[in-house]
Amino acid sequence: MKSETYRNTKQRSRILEILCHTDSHPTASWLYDQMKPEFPSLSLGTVYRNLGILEEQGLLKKLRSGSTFDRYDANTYPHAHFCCTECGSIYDMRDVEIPDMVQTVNKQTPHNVLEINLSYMGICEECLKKK
Amino acid sequence: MKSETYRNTKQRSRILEILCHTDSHPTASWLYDQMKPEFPSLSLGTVYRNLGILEEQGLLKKLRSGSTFDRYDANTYPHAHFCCTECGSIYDMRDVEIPDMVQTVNKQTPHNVLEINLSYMGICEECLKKK
DNA sequence: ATTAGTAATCGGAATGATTACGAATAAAGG
DNA sequence: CCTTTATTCGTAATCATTCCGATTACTAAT
Repeated sequence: MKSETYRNTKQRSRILEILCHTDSHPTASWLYDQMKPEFPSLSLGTVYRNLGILEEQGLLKKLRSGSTFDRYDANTYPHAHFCCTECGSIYDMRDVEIPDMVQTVNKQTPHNVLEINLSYMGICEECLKKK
Repeated sequence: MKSETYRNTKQRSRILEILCHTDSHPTASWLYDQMKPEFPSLSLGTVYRNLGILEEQGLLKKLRSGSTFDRYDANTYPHAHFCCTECGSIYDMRDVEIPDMVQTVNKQTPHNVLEINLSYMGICEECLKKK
């Protein structure tokens, strides 16, 4: 059902560019707001569709843990996240080697583990300061 | 804003009872369907509200990784999950000690890690058989 | 047991994120 | 420059979840 050939559009490449230059794991509507000045006729649906296509192409990952809305991460190397339950911000973490975990876990289950979602939930440094 | 005193209602205690007697991590609407015969006037909003109250009371956990809808788990001991990307089923895993991880990670970050969400994504044993 | 106070219920309407639609547009190859 | 069709835009639809107001039913105090 998915098409075989992708075309390069200004909108899609800008979405990826923005995602590659931030570590804040944006939402679709944040991306929409960022791009609206440059693309006055931009549609929110376009942002969502392109995020889906970029995920199909393996250029980004969709993050759904934490909030009621999705966030997107162009850092596709498997890594853990810290999600602040106060302010909703997400930080990258690099202290655990996910690929090693996948191997280890696969030896222990009858299922086929392909990837691991690991998020630390808690209160971030900034929110701790405010208390 | 949340009330201090909770009352015992048939609906709420049955929700918890069902959750305690299954390991399938049900959704709100599955619980609704299960209970509808016994409570013909049951409202879906009642299920959602009670799931929220039970979570407030620490009697269950909301699982949001994996699907676009929430699932609920009355096993409140920290444990990992396996989420099948084919059929959507969720299995409990016990091979990693989450509490130990929380301690370890807290020494490595300036944030305050309170809990860990760990899910293995992949294809479950049943779906593997069908291929 | 009765009553008063107020959580909790039900039903339906509202919300918010995401997806689907159809007509118009614009990449990309010939 | 044409043709093809993936992509866009705008809007409507979808889906899970939350909110609302009127009614019901726990619970503690009388």
